[in-house]
Order: sequence, then structure tokens, then C-alpha cells
Amino acid sequence: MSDTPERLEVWCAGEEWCPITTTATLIGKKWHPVIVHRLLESGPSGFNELKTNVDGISSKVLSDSLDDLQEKGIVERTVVNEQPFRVRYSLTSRGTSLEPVILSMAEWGEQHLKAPEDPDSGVR
Amino acid sequence: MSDTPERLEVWCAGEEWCPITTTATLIGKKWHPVIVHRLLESGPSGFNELKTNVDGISSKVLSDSLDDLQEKGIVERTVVNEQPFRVRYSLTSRGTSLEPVILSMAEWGEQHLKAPEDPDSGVR
DNA sequence: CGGCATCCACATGGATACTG
DNA sequence: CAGTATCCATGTGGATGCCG
Repeated sequence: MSDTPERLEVWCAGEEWCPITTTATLIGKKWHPVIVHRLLESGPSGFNELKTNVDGISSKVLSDSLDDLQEKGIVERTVVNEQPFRVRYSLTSRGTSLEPVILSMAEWGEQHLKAPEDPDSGVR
Repeated sequence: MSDTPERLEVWCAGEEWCPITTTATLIGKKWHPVIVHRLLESGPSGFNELKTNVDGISSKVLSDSLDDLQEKGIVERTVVNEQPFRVRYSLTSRGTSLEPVILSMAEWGEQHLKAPEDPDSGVR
């Protein structure tokens, strides 16, 4: 319910409304899809947990990306008051709804870049 | 057959192989998904035809994007020798295989940004 | 643990003009 | 028709260091 922090603006290139460009604006960044994928897989995660799971990302870029994903209502940040305190990043329902998109991206990547020995795989 | 101009390098963020980042590198640019979508919809298209269908893109950016997509084996450029000459951009088989990804992006965009009156649509 | 501050390099995109 | 040539503004990502 308290999902989308603000209303989503309709991002689009030209004047006409374009669902693809909209989606691309949301997840068409280098790290966004991977981050969402990890959150789908592992569920709510801490910052450093995420940093470990997203191989190769720096603290700053992870931080920037999470900020962006929060602005867009994909990711939610929760502070757990314990000693020491913890932070949980999780997907909003909008974020969870991206699962089919992320999975199709994963599937495509697997089918077309795996199996280096397969002449038809795209990577030989 | 003569589809993939060169072998695909395995783009990935860290050291481990990651299908999502790979896919994101291919189509995770502002205009790439739309261009591929238009080629899926309209079939082989000329430059200005594409420029018209991709609302808001400039010549330079379309040109750059098409170059990039060709490098990655997604798009193919064919010169038709007529008077005057024409150029056809079309999808390679690898490009065509992206259809599920593009369609899931389109579907997500439609479901989550359309229907401003629907409280559950993401845009209220 | 969970970041932010800085600084910097390069990529991406846009406007305008011009060409074969 | 199908681009290319500039120039410029902004975006995106990376390295390093510091902080509560």
C-alpha cells in the first residue's frame, strides 16, 4: 500500500507516450537490473550484503543506484533499530512486478552468451 | 547465418559472469529498446522511417545507436542499389531473439504507467 | 556496518548545420 | 534520402578517503 512514494512521471522521449522508453528509464542503467535481480533472489538485504552480491559495484555507485531506485518507487529502505542498527533494502510491489522483465533479461543473457562451445549461442 | 559479425564478448560487471548485466549492456541504453521494438513491429526500415517512428530521436543519436546495435550483432544494415539508393535496417536473428525481453518491457510499461485513473496502476 | 564527500574520466545525448 | 561534423551539456561510473 504505502508503496509508491510519489506518483510516477511518465518518462518518454518524444511527445507520445511510450511504455518501452518508460521501462528503459527505470531499469536501463548499468546496475539497476542486477540490483533488482538480487533483491528478487535474496529478499531484503543490507547495504554490504548487496554490495557483495552485486559483483564489482562500488559503494558510491550502489548508493547512487539505490537512491535512484527509491525515487522511482522500486526499492524501499528500512532502518532497523537494533544495536548496531541495520538497514534493509527491499522491493516495493512495483519493484516486485518487474520480475518478468528481469527474468526475461536473465534468460536472454543465458541463452545467448552461455555455452561458448555452441556455434549458435552467440559466443563461440 | 552471417548473423553475428564478431563474437560477443561477455560483458559483465565483476569477475563472475552475469547474464543480466550482459543483457543490460546490450539494450540498457536510452534508445536501444525502442529502436529494436520498432524494427520488430515494422520490419526492415529506412533511416528516416526509423527516425519518424522513434519519436524524439535526433539524427545523430539514431546514427550512433544504430552503429552500436550493429557492432553488437543486433541490427543489420543493407544498402539497396536503386535510384535513389535506399538503406534498410533490420534485425539479425539475435536481434529478433530479443523480442520476449522487449515485449516484457512494453507490457510492464503499459501496466504500470497507463490508466492514470486506476489507483493500482502505479500512476495515480 | 552503512554509508557520504570529492574529484575525475569517459559515455551519452542534444542542437545545429551541412553534405553526397 | 541518409546520413556526417561540430560543439557542448549532462549523465554515469570509478577511485579514494573519511565518518557516525
